[in-house]
Amino acid sequence: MAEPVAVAKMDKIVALCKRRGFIFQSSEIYGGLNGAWDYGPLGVELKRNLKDYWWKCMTQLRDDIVGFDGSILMNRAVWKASGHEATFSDPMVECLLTKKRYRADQIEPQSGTVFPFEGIIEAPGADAHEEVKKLWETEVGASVTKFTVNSTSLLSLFKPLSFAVIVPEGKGIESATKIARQFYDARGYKNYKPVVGEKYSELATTKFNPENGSMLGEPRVFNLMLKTYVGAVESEDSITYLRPETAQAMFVQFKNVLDVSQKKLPFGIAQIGKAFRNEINPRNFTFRSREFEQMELEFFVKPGTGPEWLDKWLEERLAWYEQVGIPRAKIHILTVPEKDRAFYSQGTYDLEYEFPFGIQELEGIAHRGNYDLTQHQNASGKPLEYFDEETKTKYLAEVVEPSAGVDRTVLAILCEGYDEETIKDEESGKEETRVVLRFAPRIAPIKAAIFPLLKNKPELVAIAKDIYKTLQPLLKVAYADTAAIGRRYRRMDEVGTPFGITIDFETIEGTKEACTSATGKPIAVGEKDTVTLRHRDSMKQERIAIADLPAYLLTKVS
RNA sequence: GCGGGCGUAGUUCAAUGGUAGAACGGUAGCCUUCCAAGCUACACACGAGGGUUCGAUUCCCUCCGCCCGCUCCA
Repeated sequence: MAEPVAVAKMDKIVALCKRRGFIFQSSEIYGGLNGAWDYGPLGVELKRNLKDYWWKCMTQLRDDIVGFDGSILMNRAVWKASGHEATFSDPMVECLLTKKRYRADQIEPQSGTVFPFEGIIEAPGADAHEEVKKLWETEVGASVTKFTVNSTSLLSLFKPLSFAVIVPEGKGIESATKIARQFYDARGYKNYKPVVGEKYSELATTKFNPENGSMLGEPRVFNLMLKTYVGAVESEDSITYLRPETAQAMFVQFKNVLDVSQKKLPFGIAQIGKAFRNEINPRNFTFRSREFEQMELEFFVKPGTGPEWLDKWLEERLAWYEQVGIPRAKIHILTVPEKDRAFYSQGTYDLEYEFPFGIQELEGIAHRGNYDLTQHQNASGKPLEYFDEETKTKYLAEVVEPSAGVDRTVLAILCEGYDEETIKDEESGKEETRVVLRFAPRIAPIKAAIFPLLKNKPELVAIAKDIYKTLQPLLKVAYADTAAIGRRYRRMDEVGTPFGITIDFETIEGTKEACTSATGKPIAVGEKDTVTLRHRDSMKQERIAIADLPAYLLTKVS
């Protein structure tokens, strides 16, 4: 899956993100925090542009969706009703032989005979730890407080290690010994033996792995929601959770939103916000984080129309990704099979992107039926039904939910945009690498950079600053006058700025050759007040009248 | 959570039981008429804590973080 080349690419992207201020590790000066990331000056612009565009597409360009911003903290009852409290904390058990982990509630009960074993590594004395410690200090000349071997306390190796195997009724100790041998061999135990006379029968036990009969470890609870306390006093009564998804507030407030927005079904509620999950294993840069941001739409439809809306939203969302620079060809549409779907789902599409570290989910589009409204109506005792004026009937709406990960999409955009080009200098023949982020202009953090060709020519600087000030209220622009012009172009390539605007001598002295401007208008010889417009992707340059810049740029970045 | 690998400027890499160098990058100045030019100066690192030692970036332990493979994933 993760080829060395892909790993190298990912490392470069991570380094670029830090170097140019897109993404930093959270709490970095304290050694970081697993699964949390900060967005720097450019990252926050990129992320904000992405969210703003989603928000605009949902709530401004459509008549059938309204916006919403729910709180992160909600009454604990919400999480009981939604099913999160019950299903978002899984007791897991580990097979002691294979180290594989299983959900404790999914272990198949089995019956048979249990053979306990005991193993020891020959103990050198009553207090082995002290002896080894003394030996170590004499031989190595360093003092130690505690020994570990692969995170196992050395001392524990001198304690008898218990193990047990279950075998079906009728099978003997031979098959149990086979498993036990594997167990003890893996741990370097030379001496182990069955506990004499201690075999016993078990009926429908879940303490052993059905696949191999090996004893399972103690169940451990994995809390996938982050627990917190509301109020200054920590008590059982004040427990709630940081929301693991933004969706629930929209379901819970369905009635209020409906009452105030004069909407009829089908209509949607859109929200962008943070969510929190205690991911067991955060990994792949920002991809799997414990704190992350979602863009969620709950689109409520008439009963029975969920499937067709599911397909409509699939198309809508694919088109949207194209508009932010992720081509359709790079998105894999996974029709989630029923056995893999969440229990409430009546149909789910996963939109997956080809990240360097593998094909991974960006967005899930789920037909949740009326599960959520049903749960909250029952739990709260408040009616959440919709009154259909046409048919004069009351019913619970079904919902189709396109739920996108903001951070994941930002990461996909960074991966998709990252490019390295080998450039050959025509004069010297030297080859060099150009790093460029080919962002779609509408989400680029900086839309255009304004450069005076030379900074020690006041007449160029004055015009450049003037253009900068003119454009600044209209769109995010940068001004740079340090270093040679080529270097300034490359710096801007590296952060994905689509346009460079250079004020040169032709700006004040008049154009030397007649040409066609970027807007298509002709530019005559001697025409003043034009500038060089340099394009990020092609590095091509053309001229454009200063007066045409605002309109031209706004068209290109909208 | 398990197994393996790793941790020295922003990046890539050195050196060392006596508190660290370079290149590129960055900042400032000079210079420069369109793609990382040149000159000068400056700033910036041993992930954290503990132990051994006269002295630790170096040896030992622990923790944290990153990468890879499992596992997990509403």
